[in-house]
Amino acid sequence: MNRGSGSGNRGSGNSGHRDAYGRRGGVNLPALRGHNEALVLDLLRAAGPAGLGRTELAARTGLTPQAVSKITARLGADGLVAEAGRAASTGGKPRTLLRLVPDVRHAVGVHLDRDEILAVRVDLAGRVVAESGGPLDFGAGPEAAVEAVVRAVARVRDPSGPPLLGVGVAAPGPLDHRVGVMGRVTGFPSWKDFPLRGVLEGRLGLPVLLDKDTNAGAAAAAGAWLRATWPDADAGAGAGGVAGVDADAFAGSDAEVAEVYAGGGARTCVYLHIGTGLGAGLWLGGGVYRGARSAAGEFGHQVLLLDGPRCRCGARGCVEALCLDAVARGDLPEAARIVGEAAANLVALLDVDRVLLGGRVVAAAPDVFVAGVGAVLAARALDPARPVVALAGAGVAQGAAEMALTPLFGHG
Amino acid sequence: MNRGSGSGNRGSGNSGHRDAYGRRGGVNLPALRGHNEALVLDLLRAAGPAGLGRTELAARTGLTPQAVSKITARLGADGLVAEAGRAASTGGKPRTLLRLVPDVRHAVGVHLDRDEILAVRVDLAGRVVAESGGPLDFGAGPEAAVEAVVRAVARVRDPSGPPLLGVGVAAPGPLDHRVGVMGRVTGFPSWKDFPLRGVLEGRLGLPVLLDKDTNAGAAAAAGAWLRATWPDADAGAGAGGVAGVDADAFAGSDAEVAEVYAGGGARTCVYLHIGTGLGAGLWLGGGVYRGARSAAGEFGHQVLLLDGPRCRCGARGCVEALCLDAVARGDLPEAARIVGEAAANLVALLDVDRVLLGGRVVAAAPDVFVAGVGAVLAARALDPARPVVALAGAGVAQGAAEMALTPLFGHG
DNA sequence: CCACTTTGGCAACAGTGTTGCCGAAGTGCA
DNA sequence: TGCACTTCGGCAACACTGTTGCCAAAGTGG
Repeated sequence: MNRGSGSGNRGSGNSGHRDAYGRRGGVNLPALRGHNEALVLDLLRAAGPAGLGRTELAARTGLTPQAVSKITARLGADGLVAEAGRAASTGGKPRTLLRLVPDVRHAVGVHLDRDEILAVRVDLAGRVVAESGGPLDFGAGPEAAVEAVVRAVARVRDPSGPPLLGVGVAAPGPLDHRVGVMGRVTGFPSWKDFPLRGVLEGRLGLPVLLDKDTNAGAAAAAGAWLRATWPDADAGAGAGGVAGVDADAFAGSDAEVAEVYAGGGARTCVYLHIGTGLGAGLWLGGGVYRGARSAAGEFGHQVLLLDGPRCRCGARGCVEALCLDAVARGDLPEAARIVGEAAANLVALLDVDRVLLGGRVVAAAPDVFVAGVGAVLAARALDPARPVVALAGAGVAQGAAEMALTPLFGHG
Repeated sequence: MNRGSGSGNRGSGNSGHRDAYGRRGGVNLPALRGHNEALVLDLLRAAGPAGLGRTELAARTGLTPQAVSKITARLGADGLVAEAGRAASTGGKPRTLLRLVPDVRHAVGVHLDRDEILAVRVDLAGRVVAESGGPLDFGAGPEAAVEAVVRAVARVRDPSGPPLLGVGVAAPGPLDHRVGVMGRVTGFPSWKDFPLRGVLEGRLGLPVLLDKDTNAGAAAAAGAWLRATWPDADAGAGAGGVAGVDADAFAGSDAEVAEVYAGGGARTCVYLHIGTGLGAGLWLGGGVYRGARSAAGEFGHQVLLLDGPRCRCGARGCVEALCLDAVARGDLPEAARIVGEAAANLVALLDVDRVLLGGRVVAAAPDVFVAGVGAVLAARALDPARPVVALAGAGVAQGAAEMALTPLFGHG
């Protein structure tokens, strides 16, 4: 069972899941095994340090108890799973609790923004173990950025630490997630067609995943409940602490979560980015939804005011035009209300659980946006308790790391 | 291999797919086998009567040629697959083409509308083989409707025909697809909590699937390419012909379809229903997207005119209010333009390939709506060639039947 | 006519989850 | 304290999956 070298059996080969384009692949025995292992790991991760009994795992996965025993034995041999005491008896032999061991593998997430770069290293629970940021001139072109990424990854990397599963890189779109090639980023023509993923894989010697920053934000949003179930990593993460997604914001609904929750990807989340433009990342049905051409999430040019002022995209009354205009006027509450109405549209259309806000404009006045968007959502939602709005801080890099964990936990 | 009795091995048990709530189940050997068989059947269905070689099936599924041989041998023994001649040689032994035999299983779809009922029987290619419609008073309550469904199914059923896989029932929402129970249908309080699926299963002795009419419409939209690859069923389908989804509308883009297409569920489709209200059915990533609480597709109350006229839902400027107001004024082009703008929002957000229009209001002036919506989409789309707008005729019942074929072809 | 390519089946195989069985470890009642 | 009962969980045999290695069949092209 030599699987300690970082890139093990898991995740290689087709997994039987749908890919982002709706196509599905055939499944063979190794893929089946990987799928079921990922399922068990995902449930254990969601259960937190308290762990879960084999019987419960069997009930939740639909596998037989014997199969779960075999699977957990394999995972135990790999060091990924350990015993965590015994649960109270329910009339017979008490079940042995199993828990995920978060420290045996790590992953790195990099947020490549227009003027800064942030890299984080996370453990299997998604907790930030190390981080390092710095300025970046995105316009200086791909080669300089590659160097910056390599340096940033080197700073958070720990040669004596656990093996790294991979590196997730979140960059401004558009880009092609399948092949890892950048698209025509507005204002940065030198990036067009740059094969960022391939180049980085060559430089880093690790599997690299490239996706839009908004999608990484959505992944971070989806992982927020997860991080609420694990206590903070005690390892220091640099000065000032980590301004990640606020886990406490979700801690209140634990009971409800436990009822519905069946792994890290069970909920529907949306990440809304407000910066130089508006974008959305969609986490639907347990994974990032990218659409057939990686073009999903076009949020900024949703028309919200029929025949309104003309937007730079040519249409009239786009959210982006309305919102940024309000921002320019200094009327942040109005900007928040506008985004809120558009968000409420999206929530109604897709039956969304959680909305996360991020981006420069939001960061400048977080309370105004959280309150403003939340008010509109509460007014228009059928169930006033849903959806919860919260703030995404350094979440994008965390989400990128989360995506790098995909081979182990299966969704994405 | 006794599997001729209609409800065979396939489809029972968990399949390893994500369910509508993003949860995934464990996979065992029978499920794996069912998955791969469904995959092969789906590809063969998409290939049409021309068929596909084993080598090509292997390449597309990612399975080994030997596995494909075993699988197709099983399917052949069941009568689901037959040989269809030989392809031209590519330098060696010419490949034997295999094709789906559409007539060995049928399925029934029922559209339960507010004042009429339509039942269709389809073959495995989704072609309507028989249909029967009639008036219905939805307000007369569930019991009367059950009788109407039973009668309608009896009329399209053929005791001497191939076994029926199941019955799909499309009804006005809201309803809970998982348990098959009706919700609070506006204006029809007697339907609340009626377990329509269970009652019908008892009466019909067949597996029954209950879903919203809009979702069935989306399934019909997704199946439109499919039907374009199969010639019309020669069996007569009653007087006047069948006003199904217009397959020809999609026939033009066959080359593109062949390139991207990998089975019946590979595309992203949206069905927009304009009747007493506005609703949407979403076909995303190879299956109907229902959201965590079966509430996805709330299209009518997308706000399109910020601070516009108040809607009956309490919000201001909803598409539904604007559109139905324009209809009431007799200004159908304006109604179409309004729907078009909302549809364009949706297309941009979800990277949609095809939009289908249906419902009473559309049926009254189909050309106006297809042209009006199409114009807005063309103006706002990045690629003017996409998406295609077309009309859904009797498509909802066809879509319901399509959903009943799910156990065999895997997606949904 | 022959070398080569491609197709596709047969047999042996590795590895999955399942079944049947049994011991271990608790609870709860007499 | 003792005993029946419940529940947990591992061992061994099993059924069945797709895979590998091998080879015959059926074409092409010089």
